[in-house]
Amino acid sequence: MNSAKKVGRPKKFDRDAALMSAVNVFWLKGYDGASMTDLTEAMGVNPPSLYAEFGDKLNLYRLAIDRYASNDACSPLVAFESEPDIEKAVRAFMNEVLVYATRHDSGAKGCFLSSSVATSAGSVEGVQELLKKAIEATDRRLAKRFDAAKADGSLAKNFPSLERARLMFDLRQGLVFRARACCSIKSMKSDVDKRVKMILSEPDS
Amino acid sequence: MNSAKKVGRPKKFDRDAALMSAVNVFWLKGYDGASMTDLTEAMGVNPPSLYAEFGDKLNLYRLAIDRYASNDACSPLVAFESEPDIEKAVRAFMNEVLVYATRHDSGAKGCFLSSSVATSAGSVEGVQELLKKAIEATDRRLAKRFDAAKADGSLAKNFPSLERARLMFDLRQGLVFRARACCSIKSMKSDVDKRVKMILSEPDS
DNA sequence: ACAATTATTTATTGATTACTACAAAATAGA
DNA sequence: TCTATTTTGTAGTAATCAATAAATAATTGT
Repeated sequence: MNSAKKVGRPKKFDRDAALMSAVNVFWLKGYDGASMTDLTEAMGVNPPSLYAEFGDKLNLYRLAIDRYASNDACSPLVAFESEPDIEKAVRAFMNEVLVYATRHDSGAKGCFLSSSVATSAGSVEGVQELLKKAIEATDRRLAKRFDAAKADGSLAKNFPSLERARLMFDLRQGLVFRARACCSIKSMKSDVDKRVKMILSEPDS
Repeated sequence: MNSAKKVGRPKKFDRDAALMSAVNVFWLKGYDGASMTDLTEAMGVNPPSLYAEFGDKLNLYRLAIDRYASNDACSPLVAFESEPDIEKAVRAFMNEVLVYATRHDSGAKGCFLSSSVATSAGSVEGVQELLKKAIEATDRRLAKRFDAAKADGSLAKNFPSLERARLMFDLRQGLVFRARACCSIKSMKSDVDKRVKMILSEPDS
């Protein structure tokens, strides 16, 4: 049983909430920029408890990435999946990306995966594989929504779901990047309409 | 005079070459990940000389960004500008992005600006402005090539140069991101054809 | 040749880093 | 109440960090 009371002094912190706090710290400061002091303070866990529960810093980072990636509440994705009309769904996705990229609660901008994780992919061991899996999972998740639209007749039978899913994802990266540099949200918004049409355009021949 | 001989012991290092070495170190390790020891060793400059010439670490980082951004030899851009046929030019750009993103000499992948610099934009002072300027400069540079194609009749008069320039740039970001995660170059290449056509497609009405 | 100037080299600074020993505190079962 | 077990809080560890002090070496101008 999971809820069975265990012998010994009970833990003071909630594992999942602490991990989410770690995500925020890494998000805001990056892997190298986040010190164990930053982490212990934000998580409300003293160093010895942290090491006992999550291992060393690198392991905590990997667990934080997993925690973030397995969280299917990423707002642009949710917006895309929950809107029945496919055109409105794509538009909702793009708009939500802008909001997500420019106004994030923790102060961090963009996407955890595409900013700090992408940067550390080359230097921090094991991160690259986690990142690749997260990208592929997102591609598939986007494609699935297109497939559903094909099934109900909203999209042509020969609509290339996966290709357009990748397109959508890549466009998203560009917006996130621009948001990081504080490009005006207005200039980005002006492109949304045309990009939605591109994503949904009929495949040639 | 710039070449006038100065009094005192001559410098052992070439300022520009040393800065370029600094770029490579920051590129590979990020701002926080790069230690002064890493930098002094790669640059071939002892700490006191480095501080005298470039100031502290943060100032060196800003100078490195400037050095990188003002280098107009970025291969995808050059490929795009030097190919006379506009369709081939766009294709050359995309292909070069893939090469640039997946095989970089220093071991770093992607683009210095879009990886390490973008990550530090939120936390390292003054970086955000430099990044924004670099993005806008690139947008304009891409748009200029489209304008030239409009002038010689290769593109329609109402072709939205700046909008498509931003599109091209954003698609680039997606590819760079995927390359960081070591997505297969093959899967990325398969999309290039269709994306070239999208970038050059006639604007509707 | 000699002073003035500038850069180099070596060695080191205090601060911060990731990480841990140790003992007190809090639980469960007897 | 007593023992066994687990976590907590305090106070550290050695190593590394960014940045510097002081002495030496190499150049120019006179």
